[in-house]
Amino acid sequence: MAYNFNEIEQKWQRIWKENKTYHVTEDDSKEKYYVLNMFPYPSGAGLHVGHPLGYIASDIFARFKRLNGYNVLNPMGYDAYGLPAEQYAIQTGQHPAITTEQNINRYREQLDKIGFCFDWDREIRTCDANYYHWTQWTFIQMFNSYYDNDKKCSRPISELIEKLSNEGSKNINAACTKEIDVTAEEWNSLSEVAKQELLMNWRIAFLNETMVNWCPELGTVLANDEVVDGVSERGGFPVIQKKMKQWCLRVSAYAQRLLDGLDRIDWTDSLKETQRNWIGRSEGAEMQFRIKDSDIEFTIFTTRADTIFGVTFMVLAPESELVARLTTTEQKNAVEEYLDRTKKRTERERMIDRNVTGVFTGSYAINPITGEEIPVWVSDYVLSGYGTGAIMAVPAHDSRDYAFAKHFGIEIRPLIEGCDVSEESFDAKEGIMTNSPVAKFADCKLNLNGLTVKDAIAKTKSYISENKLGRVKVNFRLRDAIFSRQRYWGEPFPIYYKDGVPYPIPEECLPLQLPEVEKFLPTETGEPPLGHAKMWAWDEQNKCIVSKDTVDNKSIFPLELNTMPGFAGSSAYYLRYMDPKNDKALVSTEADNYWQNVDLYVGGTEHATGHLIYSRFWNMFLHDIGVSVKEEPFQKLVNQGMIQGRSNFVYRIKDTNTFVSLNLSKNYDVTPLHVDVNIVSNDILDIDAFRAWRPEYANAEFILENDKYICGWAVEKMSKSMFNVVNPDTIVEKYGADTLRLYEMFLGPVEQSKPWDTNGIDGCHRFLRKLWGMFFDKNDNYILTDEEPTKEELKSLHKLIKKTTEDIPAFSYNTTVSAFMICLNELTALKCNKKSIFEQVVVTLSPFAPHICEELWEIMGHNTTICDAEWPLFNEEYLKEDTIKYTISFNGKARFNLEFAADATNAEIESTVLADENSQKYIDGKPIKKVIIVPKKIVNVVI
RNA sequence: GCGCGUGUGGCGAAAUUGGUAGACGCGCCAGACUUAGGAUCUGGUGUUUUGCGACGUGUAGGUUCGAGUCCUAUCACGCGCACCA
Repeated sequence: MAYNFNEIEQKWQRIWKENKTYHVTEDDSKEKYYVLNMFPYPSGAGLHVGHPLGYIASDIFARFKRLNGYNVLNPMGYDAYGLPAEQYAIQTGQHPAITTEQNINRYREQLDKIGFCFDWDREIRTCDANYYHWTQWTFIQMFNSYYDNDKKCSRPISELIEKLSNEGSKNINAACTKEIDVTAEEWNSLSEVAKQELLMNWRIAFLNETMVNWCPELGTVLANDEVVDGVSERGGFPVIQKKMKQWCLRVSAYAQRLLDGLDRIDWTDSLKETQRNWIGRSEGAEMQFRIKDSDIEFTIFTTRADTIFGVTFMVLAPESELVARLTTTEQKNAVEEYLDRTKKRTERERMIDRNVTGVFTGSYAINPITGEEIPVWVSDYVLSGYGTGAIMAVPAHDSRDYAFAKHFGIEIRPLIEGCDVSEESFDAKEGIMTNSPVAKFADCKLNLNGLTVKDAIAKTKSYISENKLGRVKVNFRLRDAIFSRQRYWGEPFPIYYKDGVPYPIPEECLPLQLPEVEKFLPTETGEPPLGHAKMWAWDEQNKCIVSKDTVDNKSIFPLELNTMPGFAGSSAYYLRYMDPKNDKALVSTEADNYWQNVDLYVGGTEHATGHLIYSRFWNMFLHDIGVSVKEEPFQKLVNQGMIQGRSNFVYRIKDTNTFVSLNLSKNYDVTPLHVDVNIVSNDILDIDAFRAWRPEYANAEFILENDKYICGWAVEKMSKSMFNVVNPDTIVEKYGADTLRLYEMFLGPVEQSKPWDTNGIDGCHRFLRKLWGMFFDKNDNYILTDEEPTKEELKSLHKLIKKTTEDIPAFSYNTTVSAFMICLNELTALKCNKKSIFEQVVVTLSPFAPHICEELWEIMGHNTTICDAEWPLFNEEYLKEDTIKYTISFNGKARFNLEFAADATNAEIESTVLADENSQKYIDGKPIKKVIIVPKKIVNVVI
């Protein structure tokens, strides 16, 4: 009987679907295990072979855990809101909901063919109103919360309001946009509008006028992680800086917790490091500098408080409001001209052009320690968004300050003994302090001379806090997330505006459904696309959506026109899978308590500073308000590598229609041309298919080697234009899903990026065919017997069980596949036909190749699915050797082998080796210094 | 510039705490069965040497009885952050 994979795979996929084999429910009698893949954005191009890599890896893990008795949640869904569908809608008028639906159906069809054990009853789509109900709900909770720095968690804004009205802001230690000082009397006398405006300063979800990354081509703002090298991540359009009023999420309040949490989760070091980088914690000090002949004081941030004696100038960011106040009349023109010039430069231009620019304000600051007068400059190398937007410049020990000082001829004063600053600054935080202070300030109270840099920093910090010159401060690079998008295809904000002040719509009125619009473009007045929606106003009294035309009625107000960004829907979807149909809560307490958090999360590393930060923040917030039981959403994370394309080339002799095979091509003047990889097999071109591929090749001539046309190849990104896209469907059709699954795992470590290369796929397919063949004789008769297996057969089996049991949890799938091949080779050599052996082989193989294993399981007479089998335990007894071969080496060289009984003692081995004739030859009368016996491996005689 | 990671046959890759480097697969070579084979099966396959052997994990050192693995330096490639004070 031939291995008819197409028939077998369709049969079992149908049975799994009909019987809901992979449907899970909460079950207290079993331990839970939650496996999750980053859900895909359903693009129009469909899946290519790279996409399923992570899904297969986690599917294997899910099946393995299930066989080990766990109740496994392995859901799948779609990140359905996104720019491509909307761009397509703008071009074609096709509603994004329709395109998205079509793409999802295509994805589903492709996914189904690979045989995943997803529980499709739990499918979610971020664009479903039942789903975004809870995205909107969470947003309202964020709007109604503030971050208490003392309790280190989010609290209801009502608590803050109570404090403000009772004691004012003096005892409030909360994350805020800027420090606000208000007494209880002042607060209580404020109007409702003024109070609401002030509260924005503390809310977790808040409106703020900020500099944003504006992408004119896309007509929307983008988050920092959506901008790469100054252009948009999607589309590659230029991005400029623009000031706009936007919804923001106070992610920065959670910076320390996001950092600390990394120590408690099982992610790769490199990914944690990337996040630490992005969060960018730096410990330092804030210091106040007074301006000479003025009562103006300003604050700078530095991590090098020890270099205070080397400050020879100060720099303000061009955007700093201090610039105007510090500019003297003489310098006014020069400064304004400079500000004009920098404003015109985009972020990208500033990044490319790093020429030193700057202008003197005319003011002098006073060094708080020495009293020295220091000129204050303006330069765009200082960023307004980090620290205080002002720095003390120490050219001797900071390369940027150094470049500035050299350019403008400012003094460079070295502070480290023996450092040479004639060519470049000495940035390292090491060495012994000198010139701190220089002789002319020798009578000042602080003296750092002779201290190490580390001690000097500590001493300066305590000096400035004791003398109230500043304070110790921790700064983060992590910024608040900008949460508004001027787009149609996203979650609407559940917000309406009364007197220009935003209010959330009542929770019982959620979801606020995305309205229909005539056009997906901005309106003539520059409003976002939702400005076109007619039914888009809120009736406060009747609690319902009404037409915009009725806004002048006293209880009817305009609704927010922005929509939420892509990461809104993907930030808590793992919670929703636990209880996807719940219409009373995001997730029920029971489901949340049972499933807790994701045990294993699999996805690409490209989300390191986007989704994986946002969802950790989002989950921490939900944890604070009692919705999510765990603080960290993803306990273990595995990054699957990217699968690159492997392009093939043909070589056309210039000005002809003749193509020459790879190894002969160097003899001709040729042009390499991409050729569709689907008409190339093992780098051999299918000539007929090539002639049929394009009309201009119909009459192509070929110069062959060994009667074959060999193509060249290169590793490139998988894309349509390189003709190297391999569709999983074509592989499934040709080899079957089981072969595809096995081969993707066999290709190399899951975490590693690698080119897709079908050259080895036959090996995996051959393995499955061989396994199938073991069950039948030449006449297709089933030949397995119930006889007792031999010792060798059991040994081979248990080696396999041991290897798979240990390697699957370690994600070492490529070696696991090898282990199956080794085991099968051994069983073939032993001519094994024992049912009890193959039963267990098939169970261990079933996570990798579920369809064939189900079929063989059935053929062996089982009437339950193999998913309900039990993972076999290995027995060390079978693995024990009677005798062990030792390699005898002399000074680590010249070896031969001796066999000993497995239970021989070291003393026995030693005496036997020393008495051995062969050994005598090597020892040759030389004195023996020692004999080293490595258990089960080696005896090394040191002479 | 700073941080992280990776370098092993013709190719994808294995290698427990330092313990016979190259498992397994591809490819290649030879043989068997075949009218035929891009089918199947068997054997071989790091380099060098007729052979014994010698040499081999980017390069150069070091520690060790013994190093792909540990240490130092260096080169190459990949990734992340990047006027973050």
